[in-house]
Amino acid sequence: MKIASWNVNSIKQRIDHVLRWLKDADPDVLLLQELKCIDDNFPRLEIEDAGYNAAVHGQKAFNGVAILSKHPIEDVKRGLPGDSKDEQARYIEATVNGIRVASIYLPNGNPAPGEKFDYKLRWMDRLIVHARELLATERPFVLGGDYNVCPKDEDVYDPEGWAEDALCRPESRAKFRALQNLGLYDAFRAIVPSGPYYTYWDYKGGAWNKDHGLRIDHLLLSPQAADRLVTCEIDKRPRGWEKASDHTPIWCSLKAAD
DNA sequence: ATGGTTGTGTTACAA
Repeated sequence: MKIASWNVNSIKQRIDHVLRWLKDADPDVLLLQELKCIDDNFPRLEIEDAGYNAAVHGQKAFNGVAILSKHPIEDVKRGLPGDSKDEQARYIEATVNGIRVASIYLPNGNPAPGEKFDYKLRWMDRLIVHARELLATERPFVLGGDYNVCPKDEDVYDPEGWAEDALCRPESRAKFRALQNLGLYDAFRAIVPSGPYYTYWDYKGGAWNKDHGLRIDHLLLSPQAADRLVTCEIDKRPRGWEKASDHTPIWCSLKAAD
């Protein structure tokens, strides 16, 4: 079971890349972020023609998340619990093949400090509460997406330059650790324990060509999912394609349950 | 080069 995540920065602009990558990488599940469209404008037919079902939680112009799956998508929940007034489309969760999966677009939080940073930290608190509830089920699950958190200095090309940014600030890293400390496993670091590996390169300043990147897209696994982890990779190729998203896909594979 | 890019949806804001 291959589960992937990709912030596509507008599904309308990136549909050809998504179809190309689905064909090439053949994941069972692809978690998408930053659709930047309402549900009605999601390119459902193209996705279905490629052999995937889709559960979408869209929003006009910004945010938007989706779960694509070759297998049936069951028990879909849209929105992160914990704040009925939060209308930003940043979370969708469903069951696929007996595994609970979530597509997460965590708030960027810049400029920090400020209102947006406060929203990010509150959103992370809600995610921690919800992850605790999911862990209590003792079932396999994968929380994948653009966390907008760079966990350690080794995950950013210029730690000093980024120290004050919302993606790298100690408050963001502390919340991310608190999430992991509940007992979640960073699939990538379970396979590749250290070293600089990135999932995002800014459009500005030729960051891609200079390899000025950050590791901010993550697949966090419950213990029951981690038991089944076989491998995890960042596929850098799509970042080099013409008219690329600023993020590239990350994927893991889980073996069948014992 | 006192900046840089991309996207949405109007010409400002988010990332």
